[in-house]
Amino acid sequence: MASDVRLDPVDLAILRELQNDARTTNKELAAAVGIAPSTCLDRVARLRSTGVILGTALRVDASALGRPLQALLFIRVQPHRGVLEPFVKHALEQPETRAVFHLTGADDFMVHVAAAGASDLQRLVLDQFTARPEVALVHTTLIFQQWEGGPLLPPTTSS
Amino acid sequence: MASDVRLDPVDLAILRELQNDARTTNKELAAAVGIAPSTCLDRVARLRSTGVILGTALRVDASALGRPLQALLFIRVQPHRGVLEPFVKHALEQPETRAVFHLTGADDFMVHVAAAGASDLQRLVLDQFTARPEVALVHTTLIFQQWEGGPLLPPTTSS
DNA sequence: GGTGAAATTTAGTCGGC
DNA sequence: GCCGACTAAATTTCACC
Repeated sequence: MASDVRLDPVDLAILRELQNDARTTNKELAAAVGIAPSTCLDRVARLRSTGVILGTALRVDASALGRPLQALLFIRVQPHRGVLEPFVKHALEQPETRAVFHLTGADDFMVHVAAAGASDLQRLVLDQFTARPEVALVHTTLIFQQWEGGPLLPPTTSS
Repeated sequence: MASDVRLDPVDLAILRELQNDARTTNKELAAAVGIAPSTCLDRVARLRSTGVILGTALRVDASALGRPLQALLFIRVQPHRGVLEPFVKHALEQPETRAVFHLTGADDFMVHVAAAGASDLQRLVLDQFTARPEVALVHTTLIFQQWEGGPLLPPTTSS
C-alpha cells in the first residue's frame, strides 16, 4: 500500500510544510506550494490513501507532564521465538514507554521511556522488565537531551 | 514556561484524544471530553501557550519515502567541551537523521537515522560521522521493527 | 472558567477544462 | 490532473452567566 509511490516536487513541498506544522490550513498549504486549494486537498488525500502520510501526532513536553527523566533500556531476552510478541506488548503497556525498537546485535530491544524520576525509573526497570522471565539482561542509559531531525524526505536520486 | 502546569482531568482527556489523532476537530474533541466547543478551544490554546503541547507533527512512512533501512548510530566523541554543539548541528543537518540523543554512559550520542539502503548507510557512517575529527568511535545497529507507545500522560499520584 | 449564538474562515464537492 | 465556484462544516469571537 505504501511502496514505490511516485512523488513529484509538489508532493515533496507539501510533506515538507506539513512536517514543520501539521496544523497548516489547506489554504495556506496550497499558497505555499503554488497550487489551488482544491488541488491541494486532492494531493493530501492521495498522500494519506497511499500510506505516505500515516497520521498526525501531537508533540507534548514530557517534563511539563511530570515525566522529566527519559532513558533508554537495552534489553536481552531469552532466545526463543514466541517471547518477542508478549515482551513487546508488555513494554507498550507501560505508561512510561514512548517507543520500542527491535534491533540487530547483542541487545534485542531498546525501549525509550519517560519516567517521573529516578525512583519511578528504578521501579519500572526492576519490576516491569528485569523481573520478567523472558528478560535476560537490562542495561539502562539516561538521556541528557534530545533533538528532532528535519523533515523526512526521499533521497535525491540523480536519475 | 512549561513546568508545574496544573492539568485537570479534562486537560488529560484532551491530550489523550489529540495524541490518538491530532486532526480531531474541536467540535468532536469537545463532545468527547464533555465541554462546549468554545471552552475546548480555550483549553487547547492554553495547553499550547503553556508549552504542554509543543506542536503537531506529521507521521510519514519512511519506507514509502524510499528510506526503508533505519539504524541507530552510537557515537563516542573526544572528551572536550565545545565539540558537542558542532557535532549535534552536523548530525541534524544530515537528511537521514531522524533524532539525536545525548546520553550518559560510554557512548555519548545516539543518532537515529533512516537510510535508502545499506550503501547509503555505509556512506553516511563513514563519510559523515567516522570521518569527523571529534568522533572517536561509531557503532551501528539496525532496526528490525519499531512501535510507538500510547499517549504520554502524567504519572498518577495518589495525593 | 464556562456557555451559546453570531460572524468568519475553512474544508470538501462538483462540473468543466 | 488541475482549477474555480459553490455548499457544508468548521473555527473563532464575544456578550453574558
